[in-house]
Amino acid sequence: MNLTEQLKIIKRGTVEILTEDELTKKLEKSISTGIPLKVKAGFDPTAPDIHIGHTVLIHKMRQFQELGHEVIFLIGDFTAMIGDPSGRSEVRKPLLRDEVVKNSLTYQKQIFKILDEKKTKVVFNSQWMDKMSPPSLIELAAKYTVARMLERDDFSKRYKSQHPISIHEFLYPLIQGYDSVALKADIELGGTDQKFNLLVGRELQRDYGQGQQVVITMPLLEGTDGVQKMSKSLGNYIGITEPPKEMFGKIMSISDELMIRYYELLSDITVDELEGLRNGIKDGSMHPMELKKKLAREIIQRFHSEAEAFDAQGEFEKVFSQKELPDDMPVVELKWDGDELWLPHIIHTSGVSKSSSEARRLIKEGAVTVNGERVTDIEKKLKRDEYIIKVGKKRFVKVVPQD
RNA sequence: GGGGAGGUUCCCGAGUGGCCAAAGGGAACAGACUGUAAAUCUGUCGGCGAUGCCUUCGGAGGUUCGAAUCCUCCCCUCCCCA
Repeated sequence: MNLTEQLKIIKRGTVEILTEDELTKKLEKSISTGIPLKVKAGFDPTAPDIHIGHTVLIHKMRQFQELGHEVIFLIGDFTAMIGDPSGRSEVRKPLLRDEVVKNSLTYQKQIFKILDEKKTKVVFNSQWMDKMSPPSLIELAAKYTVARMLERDDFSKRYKSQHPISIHEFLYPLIQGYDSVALKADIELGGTDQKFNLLVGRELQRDYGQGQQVVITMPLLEGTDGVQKMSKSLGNYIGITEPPKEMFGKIMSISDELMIRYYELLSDITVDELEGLRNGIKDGSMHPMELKKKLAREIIQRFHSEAEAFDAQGEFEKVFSQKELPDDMPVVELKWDGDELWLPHIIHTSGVSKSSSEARRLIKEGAVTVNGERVTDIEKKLKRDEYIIKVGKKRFVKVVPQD
């Protein structure tokens, strides 16, 4: 593919390319020599599941792959034991080695829902870091100063706000940068929060006498709350291995504004089509709800199947639009000690609320329905029988007497 | 080594002897409304069969009728000086 076309695809959705001139030169050289560029992206196997926020980057990798370049999926199993402090306000707990190994296996399995397994090179940075001798590590550490480290936004913020920074955290950018040296990367992809680390890679490559990598940053996807970046630890994520119905629900609960953003970063629609959506919503010719459903289908189809996507939509419409009962409801067997059981107790023990205190509150709030009838009396007792209990809009349970 | 500041409920962050299960914001949950589990508004947001009782404000003791608030020791973090 020619230069202009490649550039157009590569630039789509990026926040920053450092520098575009260098990228152009590297592409020109690649085209003329037929040697693909080495495109590196690193991932921390800190969570066993990838969420759709990570896929922003993985999609970009696939685009490179489709352009014929060599994509290197780097699993930072060594650095994971440090715990990347990027974008966090405190020291992260280091992971144990066997956790890291287990997580990375899950990782590898999941990324190939987007990337072509045959064309993807998977590497672990422990491959070279385990072998690095203490003198070499000191040599590496000598290449950067504390003042320069403190240029990193989160470090300087933590420093100024009197939050702790441990010495070993400084090793993270250095090792990540050294990975680029070890791999002789031409391009490194990362989230905007990674910018500093990516730039360290450039400088280290220079120090070690190599060509410098081009740095491409992608935006961080906001989580379902629409405020903070998507992360498992914040609980605002949509995991790519989640059941279709759950994914559908989560996607439907995002704000209209966030939906556009998701379209921009996660959808395969073109830039022109995206613009069409924006205008459509503005002039009212397109319905936000319908667009959100379409987005949900596209994402679910990617990680599951088209049939399951439609299935999930059907279930959603049934439960929330038509307010009917879902197909599958958890069934809980309850022991009736006497003739009657106290409703808050039933709600709690059947797992629909965290405590009986919460169950009482929910009843008071009018959130509880027994066999379709709203109950607002917290003293309500139920006789030994089968019941369908609904709490709020999305919590259902069928209770059955235990023999 | 010396001096100073601080560790609060999921998160941020008030509170410096009783009115504190602890302000405010965020997240979350619920109700109303709707175009959807959007937006908006309102309410809830430690536990317990419960107008009371129990556990919680870094940890362990102590003072007091009464402590998140005062004292002692310990753990952890930050700043300044050396």
